[in-house]
Amino acid sequence: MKAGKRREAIVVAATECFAEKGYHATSISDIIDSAGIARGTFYLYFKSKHDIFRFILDDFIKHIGDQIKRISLAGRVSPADQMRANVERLVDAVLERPAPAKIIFNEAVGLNPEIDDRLRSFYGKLILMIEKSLARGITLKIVREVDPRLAATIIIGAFKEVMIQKIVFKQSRFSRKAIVDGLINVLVGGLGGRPVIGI
Amino acid sequence: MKAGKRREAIVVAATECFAEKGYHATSISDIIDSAGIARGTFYLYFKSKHDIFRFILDDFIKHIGDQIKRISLAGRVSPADQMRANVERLVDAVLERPAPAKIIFNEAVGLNPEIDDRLRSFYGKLILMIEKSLARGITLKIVREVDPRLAATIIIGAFKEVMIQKIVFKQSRFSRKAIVDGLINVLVGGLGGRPVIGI
Amino acid sequence: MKAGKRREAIVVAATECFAEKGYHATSISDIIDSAGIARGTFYLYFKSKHDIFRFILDDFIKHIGDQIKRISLAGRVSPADQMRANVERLVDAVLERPAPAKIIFNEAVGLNPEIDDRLRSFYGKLILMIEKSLARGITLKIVREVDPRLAATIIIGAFKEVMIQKIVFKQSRFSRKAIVDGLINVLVGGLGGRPVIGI
Amino acid sequence: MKAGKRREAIVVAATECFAEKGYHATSISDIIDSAGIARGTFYLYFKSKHDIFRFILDDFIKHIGDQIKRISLAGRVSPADQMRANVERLVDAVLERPAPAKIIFNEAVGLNPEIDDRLRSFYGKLILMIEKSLARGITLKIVREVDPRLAATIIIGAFKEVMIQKIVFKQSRFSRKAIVDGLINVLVGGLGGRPVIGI
DNA sequence: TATGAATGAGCTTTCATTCAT
DNA sequence: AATGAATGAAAGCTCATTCAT
Repeated sequence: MKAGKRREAIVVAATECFAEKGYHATSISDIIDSAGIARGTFYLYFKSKHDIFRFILDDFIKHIGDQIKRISLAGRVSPADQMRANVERLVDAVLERPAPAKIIFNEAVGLNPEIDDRLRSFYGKLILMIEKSLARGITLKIVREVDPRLAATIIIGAFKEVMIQKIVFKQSRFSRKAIVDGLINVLVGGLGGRPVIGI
Repeated sequence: MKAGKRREAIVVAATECFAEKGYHATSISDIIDSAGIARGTFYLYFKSKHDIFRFILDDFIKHIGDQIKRISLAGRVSPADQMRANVERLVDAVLERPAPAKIIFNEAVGLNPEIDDRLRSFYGKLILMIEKSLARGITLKIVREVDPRLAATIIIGAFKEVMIQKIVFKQSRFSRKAIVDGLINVLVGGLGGRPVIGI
Repeated sequence: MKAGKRREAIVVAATECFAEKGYHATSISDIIDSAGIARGTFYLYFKSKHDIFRFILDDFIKHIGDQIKRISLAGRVSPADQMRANVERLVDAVLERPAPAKIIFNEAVGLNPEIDDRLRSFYGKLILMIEKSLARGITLKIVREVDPRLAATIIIGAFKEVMIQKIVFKQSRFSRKAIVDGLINVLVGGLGGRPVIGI
Repeated sequence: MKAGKRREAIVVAATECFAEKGYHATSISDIIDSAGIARGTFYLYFKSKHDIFRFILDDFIKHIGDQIKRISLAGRVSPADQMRANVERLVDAVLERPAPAKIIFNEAVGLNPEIDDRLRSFYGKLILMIEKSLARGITLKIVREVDPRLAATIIIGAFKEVMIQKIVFKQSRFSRKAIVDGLINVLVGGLGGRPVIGI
């Protein structure tokens, strides 16, 4: 088998295992059984269990990051449409690769300082991006006056939880369109009726 | 030492350890060292590492659940104020016991099927409560027409993420008041300016 | 079993194994089988295979070092008799504990930098001791004019090899007395007849 | 590349590795990297790691053995000069090929029964040769009355240790001449002054 | 002759749990 | 109720060797 293919096969098998059982409960035996290779072969491609986990994480983090395009005020596409496109791409990225998404959303903290740092930095960057975007929106009066960091945190949290419900708990009611619409509707328009009184 | 006190001391020690290092990185040795007891003594009070983890989880879940009061339309307190009071109690409950909160928010899934189920059911119940509340609100026209389950999921996600940023990453900008105001502001009022154009 | 006794038993078993098969060929399984304990018990007393090996080494090195008494010119025992007593004590120390002696003489270099250093420093100190003793002897005209370091090296080598032949290859002809007499005879008196012509 | 040359190159690379890191710490990877060949190629020339080690050992043992010429009483060269020539050739043989010498002097016993036997037999033969030579010398009254086997052991030990100090620990004070003179001086003449009293 | 991906037995070490005291 | 020495299953990882190309 070609080396690239085999490596890919190991990654697929490992991703499946990690998604299903979590990092700790997944043993090298699980991965190699799932990939149909010998013990030593695994270590030909990855130098440790952490190594492959980190690889899967980094790979998916990069993929997710690539979906987010900076919103431009110059073009002929409205900022709202650009934002919707961002959300759509993100949702699609997660739905297309639910296994690594499951890993990244579930295996939060406590695995290992290095991986914790990676996740922390990933979410940190994401929040910062949104924070800046919101701050810009506030200046332009297209976003209400709120603490942009807090709002960014809320957005991330909302997105994460909705995706977890979808891919981990198989919440079938959440179709792609329902998710995108719901997230934008609630986060942009708010839950309050007219006039806002309470829940 | 009275049996109840000793048990309590073990729980406190274990909670501290789990919060600091996570479930897997915490060994029985860590717990008994921290509690100042002998190895065997631990097993007099809890039948396994999972057992005490589950206890801590259940205890905190119950505590959190107790904070949420059903919103009454009959009394003289407005629904909005009742909702705000709910949010305040929840934020306080987390801030007062950051250690178990850290555990519940971080050590999400993958530890063990039984614990996963517990968490799933906890969040499930929480979401259901909010979902029903929202559905009622929609009927009463004080909440906009949205998928109540999706909106409930968004609310939970937003709350979780904000609290994680606060207690895990020590985001000091998020004061109690800022958190409560921010959550209500964004989720009730939405981020959109007037008129809503986009971010 | 008392902790001290158990530790001692493990040391005895391990020493036996190391002496018989060498460091690398001895597995933890060999040691615990020989000691009649469980795998985990070994790690209760020593933190690694290296740890116990180092312990055995250090212990024996200390024991050997203790046998050598500085030769005094003041007392009523002649320097020659003091030297003979030193040699006797050394030979006895080795014969009484052939297993660790075997380890120290055979498992020379290449195990691990730390252990190499220990051995190097042990032999270094030994050679230095003898070197100084010889230098003193030369000043006092009771030792011939030779490079004291080279002579010390020769003495050590001779001693080591004789002991190896005795304990490793079971050269039964080398009795305690024969060894002591032989070493002193050859090294002090030389092999040359009268007059020295050659071999 | 010609087969003989390639084999030779592998031997050179392996000798270097073994000398530097010892048998166990040297992996097949080390050897093939150093020789610049592929994994499988190694096994075309040697059937195992032991095999090449044994080859290096045997080769050097033979080389060393070739340096020793039987001392003749008939010729016009004195026995003493013949002996000195033997020592000189031995020292030169070691100094010219320090790497295999390092291997043979350091990696004593415990690698593998077969290799142990080889070394044992090498030293055994060497000792026997010297033993016979000494016995003859004793009969001829040119060597003092000593146990010839013990004396031979002492000679070998002295030689080994001096060479180890020279090539392993780089004892620069030991020049070729110093080594030869020192060994002969001490072993033939003894360390004792005139009259012999002690150290 | 040459390659290097693949193999798998076997290693050291960890740690939740037990149980005799 | 309390102790802590003892247990042993199971983990991650290494590396000499094989074999299809």
